[in-house]
Formats: sequence, C-alpha cells, structure tokens
Amino acid sequence: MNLKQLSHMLALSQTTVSRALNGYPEVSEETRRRVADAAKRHGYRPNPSARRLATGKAGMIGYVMPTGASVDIDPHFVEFLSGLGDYARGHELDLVLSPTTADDEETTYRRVVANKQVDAVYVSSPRPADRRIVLLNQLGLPFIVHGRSEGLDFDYAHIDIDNEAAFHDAARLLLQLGHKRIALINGDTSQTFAIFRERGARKALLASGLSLPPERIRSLAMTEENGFRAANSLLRGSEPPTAILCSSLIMALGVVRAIRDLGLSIPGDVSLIAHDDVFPWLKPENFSVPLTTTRSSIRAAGERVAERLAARISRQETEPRGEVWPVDLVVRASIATAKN
Amino acid sequence: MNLKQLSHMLALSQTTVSRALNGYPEVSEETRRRVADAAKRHGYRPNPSARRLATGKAGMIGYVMPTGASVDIDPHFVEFLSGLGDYARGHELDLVLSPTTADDEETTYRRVVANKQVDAVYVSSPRPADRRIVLLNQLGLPFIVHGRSEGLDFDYAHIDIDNEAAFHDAARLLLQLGHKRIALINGDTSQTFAIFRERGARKALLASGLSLPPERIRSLAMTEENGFRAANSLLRGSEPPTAILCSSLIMALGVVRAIRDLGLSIPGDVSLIAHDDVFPWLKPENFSVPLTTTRSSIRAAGERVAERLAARISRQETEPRGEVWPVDLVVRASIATAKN
DNA sequence: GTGGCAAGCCAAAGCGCTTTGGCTGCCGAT
DNA sequence: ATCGGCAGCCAAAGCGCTTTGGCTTGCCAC
Repeated sequence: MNLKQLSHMLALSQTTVSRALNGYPEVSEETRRRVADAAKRHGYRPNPSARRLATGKAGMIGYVMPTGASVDIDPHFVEFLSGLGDYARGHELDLVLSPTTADDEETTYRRVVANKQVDAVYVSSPRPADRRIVLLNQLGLPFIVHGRSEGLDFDYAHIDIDNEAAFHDAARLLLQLGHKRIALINGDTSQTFAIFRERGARKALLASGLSLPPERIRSLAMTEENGFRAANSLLRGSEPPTAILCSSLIMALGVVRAIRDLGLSIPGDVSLIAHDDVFPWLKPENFSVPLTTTRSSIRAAGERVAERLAARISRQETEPRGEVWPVDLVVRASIATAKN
Repeated sequence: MNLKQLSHMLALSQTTVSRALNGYPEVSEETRRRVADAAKRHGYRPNPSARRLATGKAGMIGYVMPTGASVDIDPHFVEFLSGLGDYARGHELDLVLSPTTADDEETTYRRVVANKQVDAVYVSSPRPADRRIVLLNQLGLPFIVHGRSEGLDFDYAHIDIDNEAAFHDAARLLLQLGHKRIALINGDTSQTFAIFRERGARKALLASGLSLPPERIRSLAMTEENGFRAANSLLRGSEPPTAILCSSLIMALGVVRAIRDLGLSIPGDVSLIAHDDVFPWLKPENFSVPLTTTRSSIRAAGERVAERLAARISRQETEPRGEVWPVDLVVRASIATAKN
C-alpha cells in the first residue's frame, strides 16, 4: 500500500493525503480524520526511502564507531547503547553504526553527512580540542557529545557527568579520613574524562596542602590487567599510597587482586574508591570488600542523549547547551581512617 | 555532484554513466575508463537514498536489539560488534540497530523488512525453535544466526561454536583428573548455547557412568553476582562438587569469590573451568589462580558473520549453510586431581 | 455586485538514482 | 544489395514520497 493507492481509494490527491498525515494545517479536520482512519485500517506506512529522498531526512541517528585490531570498544559502550535503546525503542528511532579506523574518522563523518545517512550523531569519549566536534560543528550536522572536550572556542551540545567534582569529593573524603598519600589509577588521559578526574583529585589534595605527584598517578586503558599492574607498581614503591582512587570497576578488580597478592588488606592497609558506571553484571557491593564508589549510570546518560538528539532533530532544542550531572558518592566498606 | 551533472559534463547519458559505474557490460571499455576517471576526479558518489529508492537495496545490515528495563545487553555484544566492525569497516557496510522490546520483536522485524531498511540481518542468542528464524525465513530476508536454534524443520545459515564438544571435553578432563561430583554453572537455558553446554557436560559424565543431577546445575543470567550465588549454594550443599564448570568469565569472578569466602582453595578444594569469550579487559590468565578455559573469540565470530552476511547480500553465498567452530581447551592452574 | 481573502484541495515537478525499451551504425552473412 | 545481429549509446519511465504553485469555492466588506 503506497500513497498513490491510498489517495486513490480516498478519492483525494496525494498532496492532501500526505499533508493530512503529516499534520499540515491546510486540510480540514474531517478529511484528516478520514485519511488517518483509512491509513490505519490499511496499515499504510510511508516508504522511508522515498520520504528520505524527498526530504533528505533519514529518521536515524548515527554513531561513528572506531574499530580496529588495536581498538577495543569497551563494555561501557554497551551500557550506553542500552540507554539509547530505551529511548529510541518507543520512538521508532534507529541507530546507525558506521565502523571506522581511528585515522579515517573524519572521512567517515564526511561520508555519513554527504550521504545524509542520519539526522544527528552522538560523539563519545571526547579528547581535548576534539577534531570531530570541530568538524561536526562546521558541517552543521546536529550532534551531542557524551562527555566534554576542552579548549574549543565555541559551544556545543553535550551531556557529561561531573568527573572533577566526583574525584574531588572522593579524594576529600580520603583526606578527611587522614590519608596523605593518595594515588590515582586513571583511564587514558588523552580523554577528557580522565583529565577532569585527575584535576578533581589534585585540587582536593592541594586544598589540604598536599600534592598528586606523577609517580602516584597511573593512566592506562581500563582493563583488569592494567588495574593490577598499576596497583602493583604503586604499592611496591618506596612510599606506597594508603589510599587509591580508581577510574573503573574493571580496573578495581585488578587493584583488589594486587592488594591481596601483596598480603595487604582493604581497608586496613589500603583504602579504595572506584568509579562505578553501573554495570548490571559487576556490582561494587559484591566485591570481596564492598567498594566505596563514585556512581553514575552510563545507561541513564545514553537515554538522555537519545532524548536530546531527538529534540535537536525536531528543532525543539537548538542552543548548544551543555548538561553536567552530579555524581553520587556511595560509601561502603572499602575505606577507613589512615593508620599512621 | 550528481549523476545528471556528471553525465552532462561527459556528454553522455545518465544511463551510460550509471552502467559504466556499476560494471554493466554494454559500455565500451574506453567509455568506462573515462567515466570512472571523471567520477573519481570530481568525487562523485551516488546518492544512497536515491539508489535505494530505485533498487530497494539499503547497503546496510541490521540487528534487532532487544532492550528494556529488565533487559541487559551483555558485554559479549560489544565484542561481537567489534568483530563485525572489523569487517564492515573496510567495506563501507553500516550496521543498523533497531531497538525493540522483547514482545515486539516480530513487529520490529516486520517493520525493518517492510521499510527495506537493511539487506540482511543477524540474529543472536537463539532459543530453541526460535520464532525469529522462522519469521525471517518466511519473510525472505537474508540472515545469519550467531549460534544455533533447535527443532526447526528447515536449514538456515548460521555460525556457532561447538559448545557441546567444549563442555564435553572440559568435563572429560575433570573426570580424568578423578573428579566425580562435577557441577555446572550455566547461562540461562532458554538459550541454546546453554543447552548444548549442559548436554556436553552430561554426556561426558554419562560416559563415565556418572550423572549430572539437577541439584548440581545452576542456570542463570551471567553476572558476577549470580556466579557467586550459584557457587555458594552448590558448595554449601551436603555433597559439594569438587569441580565446577562455569559458562562465563564474569560468572567465574563470582565463583572464585564464593570459593575464597568459604575458606576453600582453587584447585586444592575445587577445580574450576570457565568458558572464555575473550574479552580484552578480563583475562583468565590474570585470575588470582589462572583459569583453565574453553576459549573462543566472539570477536572473530562477529567478523565472520559480517563477511558471510556480505556474501549473502551479493548472492555469492546462497545455501543455508551452517558453520560450527571448534573450541580451544586451554589448561591453566585452576584444575587439579580430585582429592579423595 | 465586485474585489479580496481564506480554506481546502489538486496537478505536477522535483529528489537522484536504476532500468526498460529503444535507436543507430557497422559488420559479416546471404 | 539486403538483412540480421550486435555493440554501444540514449530518452524516458519508474521508485514513492514531499512541496511548489495554483485553482476553486464560499464568505465578507464595501
């Protein structure tokens, strides 16, 4: 059933039927009702390819997905996707993933735009002065950044969590417990979220007259193995930390393993606070010692991004507004007062 | 730059240019060269929307993605996606994710087909007599199942790992080490992979005159917490197992925690073998006791699925062929001879 | 009455491709 | 000489929508 057939059986023109269905004003209410009715009864659905050719709108949102032998999409992505799906599901919004290599990202974005494959995209894991954001801004494709960049001379729509405050507060709590040597096991600092976290921790320490020297920082891809290595090298050092801030639950697994391997205990010897993105399959309260965490659901962020993306597509949202969510600090058994 | 302009500047008809570009025979070699040349020089790229309207081919592959408050997309998905991306990347193949609720799956598939959004889809986590497979088969959309169904009276394209053999071999190894009470901590048995695994383990036990009674089986969503609970309840029972087969590395985290909590040791008190889908962020060799695993890269499967999907789209592959991959059994420190 | 205007409808022209159904000119066969 | 066939090209008709630019009709004001 296509427009032609439908309009024919209603003895109306395609124009009118189209307008009626799309809510244009120049159709009488009665006609609109008749049309809507017939459309429903015959299960008419406009052909998206045709609509797309005519309007240039795709009805989909996009994500340019870096892949490659050395690139691991991390498990956070799937949580984000769940959230996105939660919203998109109810709105018949589909998501287009365009795989790309890291070097070809720009090409891929250009292709996606030139092909009008999607009406909007979201950008994840932004870096400082992220070129993707510059590009999208200049190409004029609606987009939302999950996270934030830094050092860009224009505003852009984004949603982020307050990583700086989260790690500031976590560090402050450790300081209040009397810790002096606090270490940070961070994600890759080429990404802004890690930069913000380091900044937050550092500010808290400075406020107490302490510092966060490079030798008490590790910055690595967030795997269990890297968590282990980082904790190991920190704790075997000459002045081992009495408390560790860790950027991910997965890394925390390795941190806990390292601490145990060294015959140390949590929180007796080492206090530990980790950031929790809320995975359904790994919960901080189920660690051998329940973990104190800074918590923010990445899934909720995905849902919000989808919602705002939809709003931008329909021009209900237009300003380059940023949204920064506070992060919970959830205290559990993994922290204690410093010994000395 | 569109076809019209390009053909105009070549002083050729759109027909000829189109044919030249698409490799049709009724164009002289010289003309074809000229056209290809000019197209490249001017960066001409056929508008996919137009092509799509004309041909009905979308140039994308699809995945109907179940989401919802109670549905967790699991981290395996992201690995699979990486693999898919590895192939798709080089072939300008994009992936469309259509989120859906569990109940609406059929509707969503029908929509995707009716809209001609994609040229092929892949289906994951099949259940016995999976209705999605029946539906796709009858709708005539090319598809590939990652995994296998059971009890369908027709053949279909799929790629799967040999779950039965994997768990058979793992169980046999434990038997050879003298274990008599072997337990299975499985994924949800509404999915065939879990059924096959149980079957493999059971057959091995039967071959040794032993059995796998229901009280030594747990079948749950594959989270750390469920691994813990399952192991806990098994080991606190009256006749605790001396060896455990576990369907996932994430569950194994919980299993290890439970064993340790009970003051037991691996492999002294309990031998443990887990299935490893090869996550970059969690490796069996890095467990406190390195884990013996049945190993198969889910990422590699994703890559292969994409490859075969592309082959089916281009009609290079047409028969409903199944492909079953063998699984490695990698022995590490987590198994030992049974004590008694 | 006539002009103006708004409401409601329509025919037809795109959107940018693919594909059908020719048409032309040249060659070898008859 | 004539004809059939083939290689190589083309004009035009889709694909199924949206949108532009009218065209009626009825009503009100003057």
